Amino acid sequence: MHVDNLEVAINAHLPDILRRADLEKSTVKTLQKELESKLLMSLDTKKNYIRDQIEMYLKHGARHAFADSGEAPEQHGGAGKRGKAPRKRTVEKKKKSGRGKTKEVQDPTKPKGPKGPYMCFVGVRRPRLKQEKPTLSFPDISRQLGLEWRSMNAETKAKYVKMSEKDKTRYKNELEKYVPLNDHEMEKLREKQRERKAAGGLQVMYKCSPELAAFFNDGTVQINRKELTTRIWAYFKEKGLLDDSNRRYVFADAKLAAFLGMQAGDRFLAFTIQRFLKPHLHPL
DNA sequence: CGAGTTACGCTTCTACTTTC
DNA sequence: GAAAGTAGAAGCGTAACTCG
Repeated sequence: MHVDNLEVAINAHLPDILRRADLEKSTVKTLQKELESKLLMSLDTKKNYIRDQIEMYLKHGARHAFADSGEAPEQHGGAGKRGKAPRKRTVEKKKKSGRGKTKEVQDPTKPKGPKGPYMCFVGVRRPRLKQEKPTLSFPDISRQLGLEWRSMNAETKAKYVKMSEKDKTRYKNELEKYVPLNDHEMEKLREKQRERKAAGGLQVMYKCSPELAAFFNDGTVQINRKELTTRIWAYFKEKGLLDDSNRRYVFADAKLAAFLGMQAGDRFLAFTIQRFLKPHLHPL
């Protein structure tokens, strides 16, 4: 892979900048700015490269990121999609916004922030572009919009600057009227969020197939997954179907075999019971 | 105590762009 | 970091129980 002089220059300065930088506060952009002041030139065309280098540095330390061989790291240069450093977030990974952690409830009545000129442009242009070229993916359209924006003359841009000014006023007005929700109301929102979570997949009620209803033989015609699992395991134990040599396995008795589509005496991994039960649960 | 298994609805994140 | 747009991927939550 070819490395141009610019990249060599970046490699020469970036390690030092990174060592001194406060990574809690720095962003790729602030680091790029610092580089630019060192090299006395714009590095806009190299921002992806810089981002990749910073990411390598954070991951593996300076040695890997700035290999002196003059060879660019493999990740850079081309279609590689994985492992990109975040564009605008602080360079140091955020600690608490991990995946799966439920996001803190936001006040839904809080005014949306003011849109800049570019966002106004995107708002107008994106739906049209999508209609013109329905096959373009979301990122494709974003790229195209960036391209159009950069090549737009000041006259056309002025329209969106005006829109942005208007939105600023909108924001100001809304902010003046805005009354933040009190603690009680916020707590109500949090409670709602918890409820939604608790009502997740396993709580959903299903209609039992006739075979499953016959298996229960107690008038049960609706059940959720949680209850079903409990009852099936109770049945395994009640009838002594668990394999004593490995109690993760179960032997089907005639009754089970009949509606699970196996032979009496078949041995199966108890955990996989869900797979056999699936055909017997019908959405309400 | 964690891994291993199953289902699937819900939530969160990612992809990308620029501006303020 | 939030603002717009959205499809699709990934992760969580849960029950059950055993084994290393």
